Amino acid sequence: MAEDVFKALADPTRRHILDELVERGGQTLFEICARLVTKHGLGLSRQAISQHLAVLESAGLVRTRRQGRYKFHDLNTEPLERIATRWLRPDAPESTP
Amino acid sequence: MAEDVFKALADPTRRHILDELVERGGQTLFEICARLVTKHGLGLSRQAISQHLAVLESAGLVRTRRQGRYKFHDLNTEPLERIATRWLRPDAPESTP
DNA sequence: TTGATAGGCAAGCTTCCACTTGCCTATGGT
DNA sequence: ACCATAGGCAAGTGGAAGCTTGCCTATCAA
Repeated sequence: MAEDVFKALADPTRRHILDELVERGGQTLFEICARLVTKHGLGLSRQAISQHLAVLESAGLVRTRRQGRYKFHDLNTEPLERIATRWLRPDAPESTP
Repeated sequence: MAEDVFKALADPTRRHILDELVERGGQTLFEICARLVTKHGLGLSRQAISQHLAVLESAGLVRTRRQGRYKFHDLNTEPLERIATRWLRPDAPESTP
């Protein structure tokens, strides 16, 4: 849903996660936690990041794949490619609520 | 500044306001209120819309001009043109001014 | 001047969101 | 088997966001 994409992008922590995944795909939850601390100075709990990842995944911005006890996260830019052009083309046949 | 753009776009009512301003620029607050009711079925108070417009304006998405007792609102798409390309690859088929 | 229109300011309420805490399951190494 | 690692579930909390209500100012027409 495009609705969820906007809400997912509203939080600065989630945008930092996307920045991290764009720089290096296929990271686990613990890797993302560690990199958010060292590179962005964000000292959040593991659960907080996990919940943020759940929001990003349900918005379609993050794809996950399980492998053993690891869960790898990858960025999916496909939902991003439409949302910004919604108000940029006045003559586009837009009908999304 | 870009932080405020994401937060401004997070609310569905504000996105409907942008839809309205893209369709017809230079509307007053009362016009926007009326059109949100008749076209989108949103029954909100005048103050609610006014506060939404303030958020959009402080995010740079709406420009206002006073004329007598009227205050006209216009869309400014300039902040939108960068936010979506933030996580897109450099080879994305997007116009980069 | 009077009254109607267009808009603003501020307090209060309610719901939602981000975050934490504690406990749980599952996988893998030794 | 044991234990550390990787992750999930659920309840609880603080604060921000959205909306309303009431009152106020400013502009224009009669």
